[in-house]
Amino acid sequence: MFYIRPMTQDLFTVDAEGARAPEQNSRLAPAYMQGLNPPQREAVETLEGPVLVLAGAGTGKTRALTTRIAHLLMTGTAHPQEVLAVTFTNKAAGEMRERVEALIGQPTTGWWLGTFHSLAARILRIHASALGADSFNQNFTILDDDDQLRLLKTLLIDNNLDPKAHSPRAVSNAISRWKDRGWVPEKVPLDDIPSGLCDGQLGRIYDAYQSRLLELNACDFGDLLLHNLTIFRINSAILETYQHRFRFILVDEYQDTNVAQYLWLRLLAAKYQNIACVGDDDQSIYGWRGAEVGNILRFETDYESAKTIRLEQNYRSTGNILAAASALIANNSERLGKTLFTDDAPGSTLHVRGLPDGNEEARFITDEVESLHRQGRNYRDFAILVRSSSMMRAIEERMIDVGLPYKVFGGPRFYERKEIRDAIAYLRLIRQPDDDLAFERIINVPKRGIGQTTVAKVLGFARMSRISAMRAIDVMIDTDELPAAARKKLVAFQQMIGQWRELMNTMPHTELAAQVLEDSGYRDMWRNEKTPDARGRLENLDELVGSMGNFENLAGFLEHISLVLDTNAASGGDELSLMTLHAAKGMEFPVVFLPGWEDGAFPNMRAMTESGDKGLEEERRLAYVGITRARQELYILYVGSRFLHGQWNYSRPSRFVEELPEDLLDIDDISGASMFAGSLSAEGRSGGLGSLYGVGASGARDIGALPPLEWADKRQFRGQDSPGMNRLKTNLDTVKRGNPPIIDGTFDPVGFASRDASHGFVSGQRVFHRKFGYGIISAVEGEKLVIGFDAAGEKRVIASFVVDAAEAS
DNA sequence: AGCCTTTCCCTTTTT
DNA sequence: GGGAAAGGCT
Repeated sequence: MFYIRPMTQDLFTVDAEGARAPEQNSRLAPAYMQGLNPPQREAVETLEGPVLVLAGAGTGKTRALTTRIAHLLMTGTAHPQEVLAVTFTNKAAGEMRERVEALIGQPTTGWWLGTFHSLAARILRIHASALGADSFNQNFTILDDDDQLRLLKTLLIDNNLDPKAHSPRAVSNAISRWKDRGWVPEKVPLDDIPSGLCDGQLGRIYDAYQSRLLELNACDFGDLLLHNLTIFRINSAILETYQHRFRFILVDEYQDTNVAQYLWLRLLAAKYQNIACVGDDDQSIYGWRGAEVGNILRFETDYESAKTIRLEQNYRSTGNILAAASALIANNSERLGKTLFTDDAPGSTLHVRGLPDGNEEARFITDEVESLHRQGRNYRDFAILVRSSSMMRAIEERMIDVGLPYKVFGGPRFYERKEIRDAIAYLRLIRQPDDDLAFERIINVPKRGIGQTTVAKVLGFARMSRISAMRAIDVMIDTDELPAAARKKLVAFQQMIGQWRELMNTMPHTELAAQVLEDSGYRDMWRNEKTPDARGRLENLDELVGSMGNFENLAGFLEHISLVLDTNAASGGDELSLMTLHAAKGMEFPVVFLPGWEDGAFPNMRAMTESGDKGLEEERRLAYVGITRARQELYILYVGSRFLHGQWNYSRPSRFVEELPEDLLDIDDISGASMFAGSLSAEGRSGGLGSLYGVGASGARDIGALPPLEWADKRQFRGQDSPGMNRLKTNLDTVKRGNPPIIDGTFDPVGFASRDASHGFVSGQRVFHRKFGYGIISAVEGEKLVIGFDAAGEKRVIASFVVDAAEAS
C-alpha cells in the first residue's frame, strides 16, 4: 500500500500530562472564537457539508477560514491529516499556516496546506508512475517559463516553423491557457491560435511538446494539475484514497480558481462534500489565467446541500476608503452585488495627487513616507502597489537613494538571475539526468570546448530518437557520428555529472552544491571575469548554497525553487512593501500608495484591446483590490508624463480616478496632464483608449497608428488536425452542448509517443550516410550500425542517420 | 572559436 | 531600457 496514514502529528498528544482528548480541546473553543460576528461564526461552526462564504474585501474571510480549521481540529471533528487547505499564492499559504499555528499553538509541518500547485505536485510525486508514461517518474522536473520557451522554440524549428514568425511566447500562452481551462476550452480555443499558425500546426507543436516533456521526465505548471486529473480518472483507487483522506477541504480565494483547479477540487470533494470555499467575485483578477468567476455561481448547483454565508461587514478600512471602493466597483455590470458596511469612522479623505513625471511621483512617495514615519508610523505600515512590475524600478531607485528599507515582492527574482539558474541547472541535471533544459544551459558553461555544433547534433539526435541528451550521448560516444575530440569531452562531462550523482547519496546537499560549483569551474569562471557585477554573482552563489541549508535534501530544495519563487518572503524586518496589485491580494496595510493611475497603463491598454469590456471590468476589480488593501490612508497617484521603454509618454489620469466620488477626495494636480488632455481631446480621446502611447515627445506614435494586433487573422487555414487539436474540439463540442466542463470518459489522457526504435536495416544492405557516403552494413547492434563505407572505411553510426542507398538522391 | 558591437524586438498581471 | 541574436573582427 503506497499510502500509510501518518499518525505522527502530535496535535492531540502534546500535553505534558499525556494525551489530550479532543473533548478537552473543545473547551478552548470560546477563546479562538472570540470576536467573530454571527455570520463568521456560522462559517466556522458549520463543520460539515458544503459551505460557500461570499465575502467582501476586509470582512475577515481568511480569518473565518483559519478559525474553521482550528475549530475542526479542536472539536476533534478532523484529524490534521484529513484537512486539505488550498490557497492561490505562496504568501497566502504562509499566512494561513501562521494563523492556524497561532490559533492551535502547534506547528503545522507536513499538513496538506498550501497552494494548488504545491499540493498537486506533492500528490504527483507520489503517483507519477501511475500516469503510464515510460520515463515519467517521481523525480520529474517542473519546468519554468524560460525552459518552456526554449523547448518550444526548438520544437518549432524541428517542425520547420520559424520562431520569429510564430513566436514561442504566443504558442506558450495558448498552451498554458488550454491547460488552465483543463483542456476544456470554453471561451478562447479555436480563436486563440497565435500569429498565423494554422490549427493543425499548433496541434502538432502541442503534441510534440507534450510528449517531449514526458521523455524528459518533466512537466510544466499546468501539467501538475492536469496530470493529477488524469491519474484520478484512469485510476479510481488512487482517487478514492484521496477522497477518503481529505474529508475536509477548505479553499481560499475561490473566485480565482481556473477550470483545472475547479475539477481537481470537485473530484476530491465528491465523496464527503465537506468543502468550504471563500471568495469574492469583485476581487476576481485572474481571468487572464483562466479563472472562472462562474465557479462561485456554480457552487450551489454542484453541491445540493450547499449553505451560502455572506460576510458584509468590513473591519479593515475607514468609511471613506470603503465608500470610494464601493462607488468604483459599482461601475461593473457583471457582479453578484454585495453591500459592504463598516462601523468605522469616515477617516481621512483619499489623497489624489497628479505629478509631473515618474521621478516626482517616486519622490512624493518617499517624502510622504518619511514624514509619516516621523509621526510614528513604522515602515512596515506602508505598501506601494503598482500595476506592472516595470513601474517598480523608478520607485526602487528612489528608495535606495534616500535609504528607505523596502522589500520587493514579485519583482526581478533571486532565482531568475543567470548565475543562480546555472547553478541550479547543475543540480537539476545531477538529480535528473534527463533534464535537457538544464543540460543545454550548462553543457558549455563554463567553456569546456563543447561548441554549438556538437550540442546541436546531440540535442537533434536526442529529439529524433525521443530520448534525453544524456542518453543520446551514451549512444553517440560509441559511434563515429561525432569527431573523436568532441566525444572525449562529452564523456568527460558525463563522468563529471556521474561522479556528483554518486556523491548525492552520501554527501549533504549543501556540501555537494559547493563542491559542484568549485569542481565544475563555474566559480572560477566568475572569478576570472572582470565585469563589475562578477563579485555580486559570486556572493549570490554563496547565498544560494547557504539557503539550501534550510531544506532537508536536494529534492526538497529543487521543489521549493520551482514552486516558490520567492526568497525573501520570511524577512520580518521593518520595511515597506513594494509589489504588484496582483501580488497584494489578500493583504492589508495601514497606508497604501497606488502610483501609475494613468489611462493606458491602468486600466492597461492591452487588457482592454484584448478583452474589451471584460478586460476593463477586470482592471476595475484590480483597482478595487488596490483601494481595499488600505486601512487608514490611501494615496492615488498619476503623472503627466512617464519614461517608459526608452521613450517619454504623455498621459492623462485613469478613468478610474473620475469614477471616485469627488467628495471623498482631496485632489492636488500639478501633473500638467489636463493641458495634454485638452489638446488630446480631438484625436486621443476620440480613440476611446488612453493616450499613454498617444503622443510621443518625438511625435512618434499616434493612437490610430498602433500596429495591428498580432492575434488577428486566425482561422483561414484548414490544416490536418492532430490528436491534440481533435481533443480540443471534442471538448469544445461537449461544452457547447450545454454540459458543464466536467472531465468525462471522452477526454483522453495525455497522449504518449510510442518509442518504436525498430529501423528495419539489415546486414548486407547498401545505405547512404550524409557524412561518410555509401557503404554496406556489416553488423546491426540495436540502433547502431557497423558499416563498411566505400570511401571512409568501417564506421559505427546511428541508424537514424542513414537511409537506404536507393532512397538517397 | 571567441569576443565585441550592432541591431532588433518586446514591453501586464503569476503558479 | 534591456535582453537576445546576428554580424563582424581578431
